[in-house]
Amino acid sequence: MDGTRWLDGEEQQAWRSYIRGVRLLDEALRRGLEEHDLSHPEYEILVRLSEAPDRSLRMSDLASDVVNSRSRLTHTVNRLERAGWVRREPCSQDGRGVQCRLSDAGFTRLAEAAHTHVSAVRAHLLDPLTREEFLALGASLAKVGNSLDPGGRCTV
Amino acid sequence: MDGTRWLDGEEQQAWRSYIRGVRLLDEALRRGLEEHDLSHPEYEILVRLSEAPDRSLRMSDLASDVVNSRSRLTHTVNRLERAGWVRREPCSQDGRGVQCRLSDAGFTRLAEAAHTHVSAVRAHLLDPLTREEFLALGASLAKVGNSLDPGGRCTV
DNA sequence: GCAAGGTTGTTGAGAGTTCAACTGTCCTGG
DNA sequence: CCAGGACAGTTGAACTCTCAACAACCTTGC
Repeated sequence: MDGTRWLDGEEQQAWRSYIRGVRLLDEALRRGLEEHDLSHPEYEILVRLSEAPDRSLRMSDLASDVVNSRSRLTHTVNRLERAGWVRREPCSQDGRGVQCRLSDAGFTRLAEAAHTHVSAVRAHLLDPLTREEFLALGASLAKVGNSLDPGGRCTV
Repeated sequence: MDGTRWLDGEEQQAWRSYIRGVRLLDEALRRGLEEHDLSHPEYEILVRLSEAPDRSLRMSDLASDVVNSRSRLTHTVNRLERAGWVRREPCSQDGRGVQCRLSDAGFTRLAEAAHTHVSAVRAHLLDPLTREEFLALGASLAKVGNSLDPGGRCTV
């Protein structure tokens, strides 16, 4: 008895298209950002910080926002701090905590990178699809994400 | 004048759901495969080989099948060969070429891993969606992939 | 034939990621 | 008030990926 339910032909094809599309898109966006000396994870961190009050977030809040492990975030923030885009500050509320703050230089860098990045997202993801298709894509992946991490507090 | 067309609210939300969903799914599948000592890229390579005539493919064909750079494929195949799942053979047609062949041990390993992997794909991606949603997701990402790499020969 | 240029695959260094172990701080029950 | 456990963040080693440089081979045009 083989209890595994395999994918039928259409499902198989859809799954492979998914893998391929995601991989190619990721690659394209990576290339777009590297002109600005940013990786995609780094870029997302800067975005989240730029939207936060005071442009500053606790490390673990930041980690869960961008779905990173805390370890990975530490390493990435080290690089961003070395580059001067970000500063670490002690957290007044909690002696264990660390606030990560976007520097002015980081904000400027982000603003520069955002133009090319958004254009790339549009060109490679939005333009090939109708608006409805794109919104449906987002809605489906939202379901997937929520089923994997209902509270949105997962740090991977 | 700012020529960049930014994303509107709904688009923004869809884009973030996309990133989050993809990241969480990837993570979940990675954890599923690691019980079998395989990474997702390694698994895909074994799948492609298992479907090829003679369970054997040229390195560059394999690279484009799984959307890997040739360099990356070389490194990954090194690991697979070290583990004994795969063997390299000279290519009779082309002195530059290398055939990569799935070993019996590799086939067995793949068969074991496939059960848990397919179950994980089903549980995390298919089950949260209706069949229509899932097929639409595949179709959309197929468009995205084809627009980025029309011929399907891209090796990244 | 054979030189020039393209293709195939590998290499090694550097950048990025993961995991487990660790430090230091907070919280709770007795 | 303090012991035990939970939580926040960091570290370093092992591993993976990227990029540029390279060696080997094929192909084309003369």
